[in-house]
Amino acid sequence: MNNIELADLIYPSLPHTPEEYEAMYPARDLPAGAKVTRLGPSPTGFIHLGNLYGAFVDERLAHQSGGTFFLRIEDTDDKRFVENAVEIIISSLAFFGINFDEGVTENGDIGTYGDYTQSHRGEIYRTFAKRLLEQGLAYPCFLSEDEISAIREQQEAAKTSPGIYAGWSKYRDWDKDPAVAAEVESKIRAGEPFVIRLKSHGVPNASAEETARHTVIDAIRGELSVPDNFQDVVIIKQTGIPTYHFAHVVDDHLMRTTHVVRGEEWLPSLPIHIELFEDLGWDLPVYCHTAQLMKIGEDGNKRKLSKRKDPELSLDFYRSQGYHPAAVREYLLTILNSNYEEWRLANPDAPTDDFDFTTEKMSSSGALFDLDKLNDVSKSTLLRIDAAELAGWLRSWSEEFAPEYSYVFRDMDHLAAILDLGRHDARPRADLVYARQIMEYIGYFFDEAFRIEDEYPAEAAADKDVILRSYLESYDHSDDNEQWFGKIRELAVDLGYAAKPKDFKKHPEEYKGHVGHVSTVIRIALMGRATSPDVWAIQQIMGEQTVRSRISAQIDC
RNA sequence: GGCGCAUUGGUCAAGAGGUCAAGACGUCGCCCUCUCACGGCGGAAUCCAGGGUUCGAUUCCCUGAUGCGCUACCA
Repeated sequence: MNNIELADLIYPSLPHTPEEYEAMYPARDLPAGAKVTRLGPSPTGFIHLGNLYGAFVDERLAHQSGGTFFLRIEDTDDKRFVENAVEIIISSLAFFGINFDEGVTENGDIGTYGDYTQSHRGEIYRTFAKRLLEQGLAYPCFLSEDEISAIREQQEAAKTSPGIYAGWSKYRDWDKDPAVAAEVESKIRAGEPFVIRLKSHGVPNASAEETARHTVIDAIRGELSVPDNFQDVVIIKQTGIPTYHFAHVVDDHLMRTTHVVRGEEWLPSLPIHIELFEDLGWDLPVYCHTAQLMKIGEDGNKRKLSKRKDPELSLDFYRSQGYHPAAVREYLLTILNSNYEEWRLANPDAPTDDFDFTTEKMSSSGALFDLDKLNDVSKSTLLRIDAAELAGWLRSWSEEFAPEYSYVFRDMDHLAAILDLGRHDARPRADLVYARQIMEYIGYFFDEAFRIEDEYPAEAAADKDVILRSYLESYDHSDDNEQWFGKIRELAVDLGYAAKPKDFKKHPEEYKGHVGHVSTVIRIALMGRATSPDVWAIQQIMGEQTVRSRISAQIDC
């Protein structure tokens, strides 16, 4: 039995040849420099900030260059499949503005380079595995789990590299020993399970000097010196499904991906991929190995974002807290490209897509997620969103995540006016951060949420009723801001308070307090809080009736 | 254990063999001010360690430390 016969025995009938697949998926007709990128999530139904981070890189690279960005579902791990996962992935990404040109959608595949779901591509993988078998570049391996762990123990005892490679699986050189060849043949005919392994041409356990190396240019990290692979990695599992390594190489070649963006955890397996591309006679894509997003763990150390331990870093966290997608996008861009903030400062109103994103400006060390920074970015991002639009967005957020706030949305014009408070001043207020915070922040406008939260200031507490009563008497809703505050000042002076805080600071013994203490009494009666935006502006939005009733309610006698 | 990647203030970071080592967030103080926010000004705070190379190294090289990752028929 020779290689060809073995390959035929394993895969007797396949509908197409490798050459036919090459012809079916020809080089893409795209303008020069156009990049083709892809996102290949596993359908676990869970997508976190780190995934989004990578997805932005893919998206920007493709769309900035007039290329194509497609979605491929990498479901080669049958144990991890979650129902509806694909829908969740697509909708989560779409929510944050990540849209695909091609690949899997809710309504089937789009594009001519599919199928875009790996579990549907079995014949394709088998076709190329067969080619490798024919060329003696792969072999069927019948080692059982027990045998493999026995090998591992031996290797550990001998302090040599673990794994299956030259010298460890007798099936590797089946054709050198007629007995093994016969065994292989009969086992295949008997239908015994086996995997297909790459027959690596690398030299096992070579010294550093002897190890052949490949120079690869990583678009983020620059020149990489990659050692030769020598591991006979599994390319087709017992189930007939390919491993990530093989699926990556076959798919990204056939789908004509030009740039492979993936996490740095893939760096160690790059040698395998290089060998596979070489064996199949294909060109390497441009690799972009991104740094991992980290967070501070309970032990105070940096660690990679984890799906299990960091549910607050799942995209759902941001959605349920009500972070605006534009803010998350803006934040991610600031950590993705070190010159983004600078650009944003110079172009405060430009659409984010105008920014010239480059992989060279990406950091190769992992960044710590920084909620303070997100909040800061969010404030200025929200400032750029029209109040009516913001109100609508808040309503849909509330419907999905916080129906208890439905009272906020009874009058959308009223809400827009509230949100716009102080936003168009020469120095606009930046109070709004995320939906939950906004609900709390504007709560006092609504009787459902209004309550007295703060203490009346000690300096004026004794005069509270007097102040409120006189305020009510002199109140004229049609006063402008200046007239209104003039009256407060008058009232303060009449009662023995300084007209200006500075006067009080200079001669505290001469006054009970200053005008600020008096206005705080009014502020608390109206808003329940000692701090708020401009009282006059708030009153104009609240309406005279509410103003009068709230003040009256706070007069005890 | 082996291998890979990384290492500039609390965080994100720019940076070049000679710089007063940018900037942003946070923090502290002051100013503006009826409170808060905004804004302005200012402060504290950084080149992981040790060896080389060099007139000079945070920058180049080596070693180590630390962190992260990989070492699956997971991705």
